Amino acid sequence: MKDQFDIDPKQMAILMSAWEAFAAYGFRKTSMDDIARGAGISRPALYLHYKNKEDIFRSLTRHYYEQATQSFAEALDRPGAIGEVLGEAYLAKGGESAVAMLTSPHGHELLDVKLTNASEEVEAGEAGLAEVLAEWLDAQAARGRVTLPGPAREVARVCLSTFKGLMKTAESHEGFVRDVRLMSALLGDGLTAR
Amino acid sequence: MKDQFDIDPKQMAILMSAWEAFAAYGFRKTSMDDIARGAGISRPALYLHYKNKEDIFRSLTRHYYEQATQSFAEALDRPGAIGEVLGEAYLAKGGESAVAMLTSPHGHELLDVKLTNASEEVEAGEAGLAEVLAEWLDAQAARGRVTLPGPAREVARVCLSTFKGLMKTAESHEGFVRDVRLMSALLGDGLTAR
DNA sequence: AATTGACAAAATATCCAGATTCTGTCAGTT
DNA sequence: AACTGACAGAATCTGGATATTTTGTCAATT
Repeated sequence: MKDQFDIDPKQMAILMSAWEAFAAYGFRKTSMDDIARGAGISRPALYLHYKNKEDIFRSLTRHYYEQATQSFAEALDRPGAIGEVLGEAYLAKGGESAVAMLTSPHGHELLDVKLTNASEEVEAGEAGLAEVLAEWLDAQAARGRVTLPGPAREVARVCLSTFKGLMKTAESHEGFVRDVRLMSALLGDGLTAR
Repeated sequence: MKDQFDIDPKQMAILMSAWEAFAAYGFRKTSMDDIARGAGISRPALYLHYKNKEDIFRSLTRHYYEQATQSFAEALDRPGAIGEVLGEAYLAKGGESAVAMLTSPHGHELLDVKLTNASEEVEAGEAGLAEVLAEWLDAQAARGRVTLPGPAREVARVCLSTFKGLMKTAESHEGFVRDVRLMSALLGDGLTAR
C-alpha cells in the first residue's frame, strides 16, 4: 500500500506549492511561475516533473484521494459503535480540507476544474472510497454487526453521497462536524436495527 | 393555506413562460421579451405584473417552494412505515423538477442566480420544509413511532441535506429515486431503532 | 544529471468604436 | 382599466488592433 510519503520530496513541494496557489488564486489565475516560485525552483524545472498545469492538478487530486482513502480505511478499522466509527472515519477522511475548499473564495472554480480536468481521478477516488466502505459494511454484516437494507456497494455509495450533502450545506467546519455526527448516529441506528 | 391555484391566471402564465425560458436559455440570456411572448402578452404588460426579471425569478422560487412544501406535507400525512413515508414525501416534494433543473444545461447558472438573487426565498423555503419535517418528526416521536437521536429541528435539517446530497450525485431521475428509497429505508430503520 | 536564462509561439488581457439588443417608461389606443 | 407601440438610455455583443502574460522548449551553465 502506497502512502503519501513514498513520493519524491521535490514533487511533494511542488504539489504543496500548487495547492497553496490554487487555493489563493484559483486554477485559472495560477501560473506555472507561481507554482515554481512557491516550490523554490525555476519554472523550466517544473516541466521536468510535470507536463503542465492540468497534470499537476490531476496529481494533486490523486494524492488527495490516496491520503483520504487511507485515513478513511484506518479510521474504519478502529473499534466502536457502528455509527460513531462511520462518522469519525468520514471526518478523518478529510472533511476539513474539503470544507475549506468549498468555502474558499475559489472553491467553486476548483470544483469545476476538478470535475472537468481531473474527472478520471475524481471518479476513481470516489469509487475507491465507496469500495473501502462497502467492504467494511460487508465485513460488519458478516459478523452480524449490521443489517444492510440493500447491496453493500449501493449502501456505501448512498452513505457517501449523504455526507457530501452535509458538506454542501455546512456553514462552518464545526457545523459540518456536528451534522456528520448526528447523521452517522442515525445511520448507525439504521444499520444495526433489527 | 394558500395553494398554487389562488394566483392570477395571467401571472401563472407569466411564471410558466418564464420557467420555460429560464430552463432553455438560462437566467442571463432570457430577455423580458422572451417571457412576454411566451406568456402571450406584450413586454410592457409584463411590467404591470412584475418589477423586473429578478422579481419574476423570486416569485418563481417562492411558488416552487409553496407547492413543494404543500406536496411534502401532504405526503407526510399519508400512512405507512416511517422510512417509506419519508422517502415518498421527499420524492413528492419535487425531486423531479429539482433533478431536471440540476441536469439542465443551465442548471448551474440557475442555481447560482437562485442563491444570490432569491436567497431570501430559498432560505425561507428550505426553512419551511425543515419545519414541516421537524413537526412531523415530533408528532411521530410523541406517538412513540420514532426515537430521535437529537433535536427534531436538527434531525430534520440533516435529513433534508442528505437527500440534497443524493440529488447532486444522481445521474438520472431513476437513479435518484432509487437512492432516495434506499436512503429513506436506512433513515427509517435508524429512526425506529430501539 | 539537474537546472536555468532566454526565446518564439500561443494565449490572455486591454482598449476602443460601432452595431445591436435590452430595459424601463412614456403617451396614447382599445 | 388593461394593454400596447414607440422611444431614450443603458447594457451587451462584435471585431480588430495592441500590449502583456504565460507557456513549452531550447541550448548553455553549474
